[in-house]
Formats: sequence, structure tokens, C-alpha cells
Amino acid sequence: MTSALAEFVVGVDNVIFSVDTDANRLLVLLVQRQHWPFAGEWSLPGTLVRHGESLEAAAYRTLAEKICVNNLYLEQLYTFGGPGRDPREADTAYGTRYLSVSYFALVRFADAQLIATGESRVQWFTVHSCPPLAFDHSMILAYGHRRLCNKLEYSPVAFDVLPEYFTLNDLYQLYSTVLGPNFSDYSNFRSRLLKLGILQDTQQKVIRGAGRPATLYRFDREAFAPLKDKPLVFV
Amino acid sequence: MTSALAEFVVGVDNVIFSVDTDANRLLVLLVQRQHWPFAGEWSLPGTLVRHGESLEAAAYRTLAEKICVNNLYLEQLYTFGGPGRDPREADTAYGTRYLSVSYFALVRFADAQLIATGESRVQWFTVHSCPPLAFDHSMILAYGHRRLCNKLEYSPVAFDVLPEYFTLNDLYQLYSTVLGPNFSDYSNFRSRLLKLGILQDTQQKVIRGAGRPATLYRFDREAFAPLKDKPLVFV
DNA sequence: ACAAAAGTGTTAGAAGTACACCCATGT
DNA sequence: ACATGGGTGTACTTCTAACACTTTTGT
Repeated sequence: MTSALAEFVVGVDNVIFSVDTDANRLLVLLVQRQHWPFAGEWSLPGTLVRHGESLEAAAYRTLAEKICVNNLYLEQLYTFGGPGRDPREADTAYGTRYLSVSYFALVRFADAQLIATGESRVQWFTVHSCPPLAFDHSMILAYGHRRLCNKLEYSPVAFDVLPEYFTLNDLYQLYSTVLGPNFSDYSNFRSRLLKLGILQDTQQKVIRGAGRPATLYRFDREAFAPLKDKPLVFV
Repeated sequence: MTSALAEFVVGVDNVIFSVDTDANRLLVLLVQRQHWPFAGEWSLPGTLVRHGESLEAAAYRTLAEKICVNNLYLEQLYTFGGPGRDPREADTAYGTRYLSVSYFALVRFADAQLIATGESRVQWFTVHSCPPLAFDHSMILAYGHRRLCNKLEYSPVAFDVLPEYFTLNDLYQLYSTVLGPNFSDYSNFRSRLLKLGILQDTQQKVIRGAGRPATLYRFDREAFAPLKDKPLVFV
């Protein structure tokens, strides 16, 4: 004897982070809702999954609708599917459920062009000063933020959003803006990273304003491959 | 212009682990399917989500239908929702999708009673010698196994499946059956755990066969509370 | 007496932490 | 010359891994 199955509409919501290293700000992309429910409020960019479309494809599509970006990291975050998380459920007598599979993304700030479609507003907010969000999106954001910190510490996501050639300082800025002020000091970060042997020293130097020229490095994917799934620590 | 939304049936599949420390075996619970598709093949225990039921509730229900257990740890694992993962999709012209939210559980082996309902078979398999699974369940199992190892190393899940009073050897057996042979040696494991200060030394001793009596410890939840979300290492 | 299980100690090396200091460039 | 950012070195502590050893029980 089985009771009635729930009917579902499945959506994807993205927590899209970006790091503005110049201004030392960790940003998250929010959109302002145009329609009921929560019209006028800010929320994570999301979409409903289409016929024949994979979840990940839906996540990429949402992302591509809001920003134009070439370099990013994306992975599934968590699925929120309890009853009562979307007011639209109440519409239908037998309450179709709105399930949200959330994805977490990190994109390169420099080449992320926001797409302004008509009157819908899309905007970066610093994570620590963003408005209360529609639905349960504040919770999703918090969850995503925790994941971002972990990912940065234990896997090489940073290299997905850095330019191909970067200085150790670029890398350090990225880490310290995300991980906050009580992050490791530069000198130790430096030696730890170099000791890992996954950074290729291109002999090139780059001069940015005053100061000694900085060495340009690149991420050495081949050297990293054997270290994959090993408990690497980048902290 | 939006294309057709996918329609979904949402299911929950559980990767239920248990550790038989006596026989040094890591076990996973499988059920033998009775009906099409994959009739006769083994799969993870799962269910479809009912009206008004949360995902987690569905996961608990599935678990309770197969085994009777009081002590367990359960958390969401991953969501698999691509098109084509369930042959039943092909039935309906407009292909209702079968989405699976997977959960991962660790249960206490000693008090886990398998529930044999009629002819449906439920059985423990050692993780390293289990049959090929229906659907994409082999992938889900692999994913769950990885998560189990991580959880054990970084969070105190072990104490959810150990009895309230346990010896350090009980704990060590649990860890080494899950984490395999090249796990830390007993002496180092011991001092690391004790140094964390989260084990309460009840002055009681227990004698099991020959050998010096072992001290009974209990997990000190209050002492652990402040260490929560800190990067603890139990390895 | 001896095996078996529990528990302690030691040591060499690696890794982490907090600094002080030197180097190359622009102004 | 000196401020600025890049880069090196060091002294100290803590962690890790491997292993030898002592203690308390049953037989």
C-alpha cells in the first residue's frame, strides 16, 4: 500500500562567486526577481530544467544567461527539496513541489561580463553585505560559501579562474580575499606552494608599478595529475 | 521563448554502510529488485518521494523499511538527474525523468536487523565484492564510499555507530576496516585521539578474553562542540 | 611461564609559524 | 635615497611515522 507520490518541478540555482582581487572583495552574483513570488527581491540566478537537459547543462545555461565568461569552475552543491520551500506550491491543489538542485561556481572576475537583459537586474554583491534573499537562497549561499573555502584549501580551483600566467602574489591575493584576514602569511604560503611542485616557473617577469618585477608562473597540470585525490593542502 | 520543461519523479537512493569490526569487513546494504527494470539485479535501497514528504524523510523511510536500527548517521550525498538514467523514462512519450537524490548512511552493525519482507531480498555485501548494480547505482556507491572515508577522517561520525561505551581498540578497528590496511598504527592513532580531548575516560575497565583489561571511553559531546567545523583530523 | 591484548615512550624527520631580512625597480 | 612590492632565510615549535617497550590479564 503506497500513498500518493509527489510531483516535482526541478530547478537549478547557482551560487556564482567571483573574486575581485584588486578591491579585495569576494563577490556573489544575484538577480532581482521580476515576478511573483518575491518580486523585487534578490535571489540566486536559477532556472527550471528543460526536457532532455541534464542538471549540469541547466546550471551552465543559467550561468550563460547572466554572465559571459570563459573561465570557470562548477560543481553540484546540494539539493533542497522539502515541501513548502516555494510559495508556488500552494497554487495547485495537489501541490507540485519545487525542488532545487544547487550548483556552486567560481568564475574569473576580469572577463565576466554581466548580461543586462531588458529590465532584469543582475549584480555582484560582496558576500558579507548582500541583501536577504528570496526563498531559502540565503541558506544555499551560506552553504556555497563554506564549500568555496574548502575547495580553495584542498583543490586547485584557483587555477581555473586565474589567467594562464600569474604571479604568486595574484594567487596569494585570491586566497586571502576568500579565506579572510587570518590566512597564512605570504612567505609561508609562497614556500608551501612552490614546494608542491605544481607551479611552472616561466622565466618571464612582469613589472606592475613600483617594486621588484614578479615572476610569472603557470599551473602545471601534468605535475598535478598524480597528486589528484591526494589530501593536498594549499592553505 | 522557453522550451518544454521536464517533468520529474523524484526518488531517493541510499548508500547504507555498516562496519563489521569482528570480521573486519566494510558492508553495504543492497536489495534485489523484484520488478522491471533490472528485475533480479541488485540495487541500492530506494523509494519515490511521497506527497508532503521531505527528501530526508524519504531517506529515513527507505532505511527503516529495510533495516531496523537505532544508531545511525545520515546525510545527503549527491543528486543524479540526467536524462536517460532510468529505462522507465522511455515509457511515456514525453519522458518523465527519474531523478535520484542519493543519501549516505552509516549504521551500527550490531543492532541492525534486516527486515525480510516476503520475497524481496535484502543483504549485506562487502564493498569490495559486491555485484554490478542496477541503474547508475555502482557510481553512486563509489561516490558514497569516498564520502565515507572522508567523513571518518574529518568528523566524528564513528561515535554515532559505536556503542556509548567503547574501547580505543573498538574505535581503531572501525577506522582501520574502513580506511584499509595502510592506516595509521595503533599507538599513534591512540595518542592523537586522546590528545584531542574529546574522549571521556570512564574509569571502568572491560576484559575481553585474554590480555590486559581495556579502558572504556565515551565520546564527550560538550568537549567536541567548540571544535566543530574546525579542520579536525582523526586519521 | 608465556601468549595476548592494552597502553607508554622514543626518535628522526617533516611540516607549520612567525618573523627578520635582502633584492630590484619606480619616483 | 627611499618607498614599494618581490623574494629568501632562519629559529622555533608542532606533527608524523615507525618502532621498541612495559603492563596486566588468561591459560
